[in-house]
Amino acid sequence: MLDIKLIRENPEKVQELLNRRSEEDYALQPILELDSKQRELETSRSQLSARSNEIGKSIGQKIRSGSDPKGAEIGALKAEGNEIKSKLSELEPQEKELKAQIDNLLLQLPNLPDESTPIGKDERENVELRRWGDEYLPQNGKILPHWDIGEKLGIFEFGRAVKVAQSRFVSLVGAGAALERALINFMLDRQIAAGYLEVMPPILINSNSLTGTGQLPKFAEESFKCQDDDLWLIPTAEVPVTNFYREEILDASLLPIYHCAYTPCFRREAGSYGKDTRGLIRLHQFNKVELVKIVHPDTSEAEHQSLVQNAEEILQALKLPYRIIELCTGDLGFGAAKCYDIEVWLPSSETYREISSCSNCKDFQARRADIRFKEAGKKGTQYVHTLNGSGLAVGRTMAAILENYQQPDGTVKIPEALQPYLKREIL
RNA sequence: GGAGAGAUGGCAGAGUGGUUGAAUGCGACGGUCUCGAAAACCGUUUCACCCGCAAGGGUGACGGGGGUUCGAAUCCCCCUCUCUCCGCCA
Repeated sequence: MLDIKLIRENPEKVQELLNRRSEEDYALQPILELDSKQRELETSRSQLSARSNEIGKSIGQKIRSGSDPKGAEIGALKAEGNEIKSKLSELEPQEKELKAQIDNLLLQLPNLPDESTPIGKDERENVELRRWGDEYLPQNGKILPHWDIGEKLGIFEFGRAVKVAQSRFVSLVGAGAALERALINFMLDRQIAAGYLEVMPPILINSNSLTGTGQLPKFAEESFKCQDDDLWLIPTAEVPVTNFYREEILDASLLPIYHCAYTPCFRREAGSYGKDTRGLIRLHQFNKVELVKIVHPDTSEAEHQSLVQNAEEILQALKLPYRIIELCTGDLGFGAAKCYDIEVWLPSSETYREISSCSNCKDFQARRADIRFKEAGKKGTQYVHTLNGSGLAVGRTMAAILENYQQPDGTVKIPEALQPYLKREIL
């Protein structure tokens, strides 16, 4: 959520930054108008309350000092009190309504892109920052897509998963399941060693949590909802883990907080019909190891860089070629101010595909979720900065291994670093 | 699912209609003392919003929402959550 004070005091700047995202009309004017009405009401309302408090106090004093509670003097005060009460009963609902409207509008606004985020319309204007692992690019000509090799090896089951669920679900079988498990453990161990505290959060979460990280109210159709409860399947562990600290005031000495979490993730993938219909790339359910950081605002830039590194290290350990993309303003996610994607090489389609997305949300989620910190000796509180990134998407990592480690005879080598986890060298 | 109990400041824990933003204790912070520390003593110690250049002033908040009243932490209603017992269950 954007700071209403910032919008109030600097509407042109806010407008300009929002416009960098897209040509959508972010109409700040209605917010400003509602805001000034609300403040007007608040001023008159609080003046009335002040008088009402005075009356209450003075009635109390008079009664205690012997005035007749049924007498004329107290009667007059009561009458005035009643008059104020009736005025307040008109003002209060109006003010409440205004606040709700303002809140509604604010919740719809995306984060401001960071000044350093490259300006661009869509993913075509993302900026490639660097590549890693060219020396590991597979050399042999014909590489089967991972779904074909997986099917040959008998490690996936698509048809039966569709039968028991729906399209865009998969079951891993035998070595496939073991490989998935091995990858999860491998990733977690690495991130724990890098200083992240592991969490296994709830996978069903309430609406407040989704609002806190920005998936609601705008993107309700992207998550699965349980009809009879205010509970949703998590689209990413970012949501429960960041919301761990919702409505808390943390002691500054606790920062930075680093968490990693393995969870399944559930996405409706509405609007992606016909895209990536085969394989492990785009599923309604997939596994992910997520990294979440809650940090002091002064350090969030550096924390962002190291977050990306932590995700990269997994690919480096697995010797999978990748590149780092800096998203342009037009491709930036709703809550992000700045975002780096890591894209892994998929030789069967000769493309780099997103395997991690590392965002700095700055204070945007912190405002929505009300996550603050207090520095000893300093008056008041400040909002933390929140960051998150995949470390990594497990299914896509498996796809990358199946393709990049494919051998001419149709077998797949297991990356060395993973062998101790899977306890075999070849699939 | 059935029956009961409860939700107060960082924590513990008073408060059942009138200067109660809230006693008391602990903790934390500052000071005195000390070579230093402990102890003791003194003091401080919530957050948000609004008005104001400022000094300052005001409002709101005792799980959440409504109601009664001139006045609610205190009374009434609804909701949420927690705990205990029974049932069920991985």
